[in-house]
Amino acid sequence: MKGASPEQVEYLLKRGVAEVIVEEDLKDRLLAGDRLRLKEGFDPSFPDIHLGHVVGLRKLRQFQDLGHQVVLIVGDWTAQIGDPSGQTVTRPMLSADAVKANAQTYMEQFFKIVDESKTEVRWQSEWFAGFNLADVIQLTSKFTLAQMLAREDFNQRYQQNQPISITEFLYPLLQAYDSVAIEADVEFGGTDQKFNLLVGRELQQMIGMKPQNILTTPLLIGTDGVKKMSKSLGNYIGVADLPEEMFGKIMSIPDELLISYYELLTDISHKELMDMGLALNDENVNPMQLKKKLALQIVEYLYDNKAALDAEAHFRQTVQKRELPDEINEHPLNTKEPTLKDFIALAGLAKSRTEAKRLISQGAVEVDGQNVTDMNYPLKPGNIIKVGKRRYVKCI
RNA sequence: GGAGGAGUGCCGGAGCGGCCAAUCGGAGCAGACUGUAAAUCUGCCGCCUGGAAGGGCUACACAGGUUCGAAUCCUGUCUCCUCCA
Repeated sequence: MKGASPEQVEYLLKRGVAEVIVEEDLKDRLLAGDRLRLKEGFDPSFPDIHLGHVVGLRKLRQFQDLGHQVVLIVGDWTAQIGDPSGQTVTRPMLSADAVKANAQTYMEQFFKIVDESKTEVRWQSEWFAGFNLADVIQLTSKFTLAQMLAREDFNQRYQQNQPISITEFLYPLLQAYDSVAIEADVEFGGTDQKFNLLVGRELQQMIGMKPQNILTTPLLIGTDGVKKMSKSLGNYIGVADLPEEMFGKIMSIPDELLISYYELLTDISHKELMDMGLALNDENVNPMQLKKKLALQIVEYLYDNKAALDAEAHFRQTVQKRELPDEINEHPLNTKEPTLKDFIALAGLAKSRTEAKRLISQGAVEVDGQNVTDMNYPLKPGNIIKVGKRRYVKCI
């Protein structure tokens, strides 16, 4: 395999990368043209991919485009333990069928970004199903408590007298063993995975294998502008989100996030990034325009050009001009004296009638474009009800 | 095995016999503003009824009990945590 050019390597190891360990080694191998096995794992308890994951997956794809091989590991065993990164709550064990279904969902999204033809899919159960107690003891005996406590979140919890389950220590060990099993050359992950990735290196070394390099990618901040993007925090933009939805969510990110989103999720050049930074400080430039461009690029990347343009048009119409969307959900009127408050609750625009009444009294409800505060406003078929900024339902 | 502590609304966390559907913060929703950004201000934020005032119901781990009256006291159960071994 032909080696990569110094420029390519520079881009590969710098753009959208938090840290590379060991940088010199990986650089040399890329230049030399070694075909590398790139390890990426996922936990089938959480099958949905969001833009935060996309950062790393794009990096994988860049490596693939130079000829390297991705090995995707389905973490069907570690899923049962639960990654201790962050606050862990004991997770229910998934049935084999659920794991399979989740893996399927995950991969559909995964291959929107990663090249399937250069990907090998492996299941942890291939090597862990045959593990017995002796193997477990052997594996665990290689590590010490001190090593585990080197990890920041373990240490923190330990200091604060918070419980750490023994199985949580197993999580990084199993993940590390994966690296041994598939003979990984480079493992990818977010910066919060650093410890786990390093354990992989150590284990490989102990076993006499060349230790993998690791490449961590920065954590993308979610739509709230504060915390890392995550499904459980509800601040995520999903790869499987519909184009309009995706477009809208991207438009709602705080301006401060623009540059980092461009840097981590698009290929625009370093120079353009710098220019954009300047533009954002210019009074005459409306950041909304830059955000629209971003939304267009991302939707196009995950869908296609047409979907992106349609999503933008949809955004302009419903959000910016506050016009009616092309498609409005319909809900049948109740036969007997349908009143506004009942209908709103029944049509699912409010969780309960009490909430429906609250919304009406707060002036959040319009019928055919007219603000209505009468709870018992009589509805007729064809009326279009708007609740809040842009939730519509048509009576039929 | 022993000692002690804790379980409150979506989350955190007050309350510790009536004034408690429950202080406060966060999240969320709505309104104003606006670039569906951020920030800010205002209102709401268990369910049912009512235009509202009001009324009713269900709720403070679970099950009982004491009391005119319990999230608050007692008993039992479950769960979690800490310390000693």
